[in-house]
Amino acid sequence: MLKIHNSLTREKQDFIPLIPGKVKIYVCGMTVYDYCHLGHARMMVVFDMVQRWLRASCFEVTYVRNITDVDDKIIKRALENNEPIDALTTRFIEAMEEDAAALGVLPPSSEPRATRHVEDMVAMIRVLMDKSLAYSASNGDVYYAVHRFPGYGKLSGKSLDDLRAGERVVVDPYKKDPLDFVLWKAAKPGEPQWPSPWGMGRPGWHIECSAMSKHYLGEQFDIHGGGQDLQFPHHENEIAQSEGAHDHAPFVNYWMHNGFVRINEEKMSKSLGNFFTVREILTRYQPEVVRFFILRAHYRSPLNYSDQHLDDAKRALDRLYTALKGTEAGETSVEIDWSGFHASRFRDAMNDDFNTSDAIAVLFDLANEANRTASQKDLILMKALGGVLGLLQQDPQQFFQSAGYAEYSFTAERIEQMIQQRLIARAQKNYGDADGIRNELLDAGIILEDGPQGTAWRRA
RNA sequence: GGCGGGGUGGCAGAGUGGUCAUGCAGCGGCCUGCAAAGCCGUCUACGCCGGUUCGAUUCCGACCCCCGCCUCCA
Repeated sequence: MLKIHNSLTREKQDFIPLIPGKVKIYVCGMTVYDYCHLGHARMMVVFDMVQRWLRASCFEVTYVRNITDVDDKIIKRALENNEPIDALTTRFIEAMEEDAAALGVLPPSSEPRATRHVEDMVAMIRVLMDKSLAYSASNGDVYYAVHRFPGYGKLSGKSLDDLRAGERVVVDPYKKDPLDFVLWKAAKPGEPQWPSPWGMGRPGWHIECSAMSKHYLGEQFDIHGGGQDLQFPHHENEIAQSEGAHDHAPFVNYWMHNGFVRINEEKMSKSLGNFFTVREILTRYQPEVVRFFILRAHYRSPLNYSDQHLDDAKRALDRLYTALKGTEAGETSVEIDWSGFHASRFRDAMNDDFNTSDAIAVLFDLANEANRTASQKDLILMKALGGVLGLLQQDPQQFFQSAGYAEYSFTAERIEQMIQQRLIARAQKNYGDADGIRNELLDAGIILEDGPQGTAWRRA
């Protein structure tokens, strides 16, 4: 039985889908005005792992991950770049798809863009107006009247009083209550705009997720995910919008929030400027190393980034691929027998709120056992279980001989030549020359391994 | 200030009321021309102080420290 830590109740709960055998998930994706950083990568990899595990558990999954392609920062960036908004967002959507694919993130069932669903948003705002949960101000903006929605704050554990006490922002004079948030912004010259009953304008940020989740998943669905920083106010506001507008509640049964990536004990974020983009990291590390690094920690824990930690992840992953080397596990894909010792441990770990850390430990146990007993069965299982996490699917040789997108100091051809030279030296028991070649390659980060089938090489 | 999450061995990172996490690194051995990989063995733990208990890193309380949210942010 799958258990999920629900941010709403702050406890692990048995997962019971609304419709037996089916799961509907909505995850807040990216605002596309810049490249993905490692924090976005974590969100994408974590929820990819979630959808993969649900599929492996025989659920029929509908997974929606939205794209925010209209927002203040996009408009600002387009202006700075002197670039049409559409060109900017298209460019970064393409970049995101590339990064996601590199990291082994499977495409969601749908990836709706906010700009394609403005009508849905307008319709929902209209319902909120009809129910007196929203009001239009004299400046043409439409706001959500937070105090009209009972239970506002239930997701983030805040009360309206607490929030008012902690105010530290300049209050928008058009709001009736400082905590009210904008549903619709009146058009400003030169900005993207759509028609609405309140005049030309564009949607506020929060309404897109309420409107699109309804469009694709209905008024109620199973899991809603996103980064921890979205819990408040974004997800809180989504609840207010959706449950306010809908005839049914709750809007979402299980809320999942992934932890942050940190640098030097500090949150990695665009506003702090301390972020690493995925593509930057991929020039130095293989994408699978990054994916492994992310999945090695539990999704709710903070994940501290440093090159040292990625090096560590690389060496750990080396161990698994080393076990896989020279076996036929590479070509086989099999049905997993979940009743076995290792497979059931793996399954229990994953069912315990997606404990990938524990699940990965099972892979290492399998590697150890296979190394000891030369058991092909263990390796086939290890690879199959790895596949459930989107890991270990490369050919081992390819894994060992590629090194991210970095420039190679030696080409594969050159390395093979040097290995041949060294073989000749060794055959003549000229170990001085042989070791010279080994060391020359070692300085370039290339490790030679003499085995019964000859000499293999890999990049460190 | 309010709310929330943490402090585990050299590093990373799970977990548990009383035998093992796991990985990397270290040390000793086997193997190897030498290495690498692998195998075997091995050393470093559960922030601090009390309490409950036959027994607590794990439960309870106080304290110290860190982080996040309360403003755009995955």
